[in-house]
Amino acid sequence: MAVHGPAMTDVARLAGVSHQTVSRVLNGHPNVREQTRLRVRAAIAELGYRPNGAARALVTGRSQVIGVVAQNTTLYGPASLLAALEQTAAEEGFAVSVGSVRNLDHRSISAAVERHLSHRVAGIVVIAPVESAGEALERLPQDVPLVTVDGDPSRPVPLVTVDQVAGARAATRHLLDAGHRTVWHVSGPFDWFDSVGRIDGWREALLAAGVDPPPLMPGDWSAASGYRCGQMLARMPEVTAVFTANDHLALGVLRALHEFGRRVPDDISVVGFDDVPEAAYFIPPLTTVRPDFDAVARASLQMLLAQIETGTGGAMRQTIAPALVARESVAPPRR
Amino acid sequence: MAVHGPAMTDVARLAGVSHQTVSRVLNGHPNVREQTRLRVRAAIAELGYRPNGAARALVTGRSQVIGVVAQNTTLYGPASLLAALEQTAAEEGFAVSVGSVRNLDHRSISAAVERHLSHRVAGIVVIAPVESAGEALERLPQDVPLVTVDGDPSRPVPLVTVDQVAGARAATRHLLDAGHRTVWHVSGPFDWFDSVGRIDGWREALLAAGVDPPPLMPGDWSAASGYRCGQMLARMPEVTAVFTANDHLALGVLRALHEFGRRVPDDISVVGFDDVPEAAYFIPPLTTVRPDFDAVARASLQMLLAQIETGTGGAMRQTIAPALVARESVAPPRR
DNA sequence: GACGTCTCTGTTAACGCTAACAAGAATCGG
DNA sequence: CCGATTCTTGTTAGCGTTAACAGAGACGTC
Repeated sequence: MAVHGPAMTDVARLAGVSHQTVSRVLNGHPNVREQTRLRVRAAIAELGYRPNGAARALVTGRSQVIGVVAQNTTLYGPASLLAALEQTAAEEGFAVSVGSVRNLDHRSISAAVERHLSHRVAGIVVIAPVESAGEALERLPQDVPLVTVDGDPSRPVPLVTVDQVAGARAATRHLLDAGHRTVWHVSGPFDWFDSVGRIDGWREALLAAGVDPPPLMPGDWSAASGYRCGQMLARMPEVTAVFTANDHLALGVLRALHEFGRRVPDDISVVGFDDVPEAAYFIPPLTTVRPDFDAVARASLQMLLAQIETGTGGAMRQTIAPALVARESVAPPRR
Repeated sequence: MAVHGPAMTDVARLAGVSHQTVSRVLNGHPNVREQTRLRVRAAIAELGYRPNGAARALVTGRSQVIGVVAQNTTLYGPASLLAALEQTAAEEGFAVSVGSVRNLDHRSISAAVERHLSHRVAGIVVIAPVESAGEALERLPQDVPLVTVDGDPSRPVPLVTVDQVAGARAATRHLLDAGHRTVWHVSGPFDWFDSVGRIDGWREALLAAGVDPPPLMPGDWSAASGYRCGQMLARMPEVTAVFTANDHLALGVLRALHEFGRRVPDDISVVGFDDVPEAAYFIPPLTTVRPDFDAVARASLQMLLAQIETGTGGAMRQTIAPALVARESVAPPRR
């Protein structure tokens, strides 16, 4: 096993040139005679030669690999992001190496980044939606291209983020516009920036409408916690509109309301966040906010490549606006 | 930017030894005096030295990276598998490089594998649940450690797979045991082995009970297709029990049944497959079959590492049994 | 026709590490 | 206390690639 494939010299010998000429053909160097180029290409094809990335990385000091640090790649958001990132990176000729971590604390993040650095990745994308991750990033070596996704807006690190505030504002406005007097909110965990942003947007929209925000119901992204909050909401007759921080929470809320005989949207309207593919098939189909994960992935990769090429650090920042997707879970209050 | 970190020689100089001794310390070679080992470790720590994976890969011919080829890492199954794989690999000191592909055809798979090979990955895990992927794998270079997950059982390739047949049989049996005369099935796409296995298991269980299988309703994993099938099922008064090939299909079916006023489980019982985290919060909570993704990941990695270490190819094979999770979507027929 | 200036190709030297060998110091049996 | 083993360390030679330089023709210009 492990019969090593042909190396550049083998190709060179077959094509009757020096290995350096082969290298030039491979890297698209201009000054190679067309005829030579073809001979080399033929030799490459004949031998099934594949350049050795390790050797290249060694001499150039950079591999064609981008490291991604993420927490829970099972959740819909992170998973979509990762997939989109991988697609985009592949188009640019980069491979993606995942370093998922159990916790987004300083130690875990640093360890994951270390692992990536020791493989000499060209750059790192950190999907770091929580507070504690921020600190970890500040202590990192300054000389590696790095982009944060959904990270801490208050830190001077290149950042691409979904506009949580705008999305939450749109969701809340949508409910207010339908005629609801106020909107309740089932939030995500407080140490997630996504949660905080969505809470802010919800609060802003209410205040802008002259409404005093009702108490927050804290959840943890899971349908289970949505269900628990839903049980409380169902028992409060004055509740007519709920905005949940994601679709899974909404699912839990829907189920609780259903159990208590409160109909959606007749008695209570519900809006989620994320637009998971199943949201259209909840009972009833869920009105929700759809972040554009592809756009986020594209933006972060672009930002990262810019850093890799220019060598500039810079604290760039880009925000992707999400879109409201109206379905049947919202209706005017029955008065 | 890209200020190259210290190399092994720098550590050696600081510790007053040769670079080879540093290498020995790093690789846990036994014959190093304790005192020397400590001096070297101190120097490593002081300089913040990080071994260069590219150099190591170049000289050993193998990197500490495992390549994973998968299709749609947004789906719950593949995403969970990927995450579990990454966790397990990290524990063994391996990084995971993802090469997701849009289609699982010969060209795409080969291209993804090529990319991994050119990075000299230590081994490759292919999550190749469809027919067309099988061919691609047979034409691959023989000298690379490779494991297939949920691949073609009829090909002589190392394979780890969830026991789809057993899972489907259990689901169907569960419905029959509850007293249903027969069980309908909403399947996944026919070119997925997962689908085929689940269809087989369903059919087997019915035949074993002396029941003639009713016509199959073909779906495509999505809630949307489940919804379409559900609309048909809802109109057929004789239908009292449905087994769907995954939970998303079940969600679509539930919604359709709900719209047609057919209650679950009073009028119709439903069983899904996958046990997505939200399944417990469907309306009603979904009885389903839970494959153990962690076990699959562990088994495949173990198999891969065995190949890497021994250099043996061999057509090993391992099957992971799924477990039925009973919830409220199943009840006896009202007769 | 001599002299710069391109264009194309080859030669040599790293990159940072491990493997193979060599050699000095320490230990041990008799 | 000597030769044989064992432990510990150092030296040297690559791994396969790119970068830097050098050289050989071809071409144009004065």
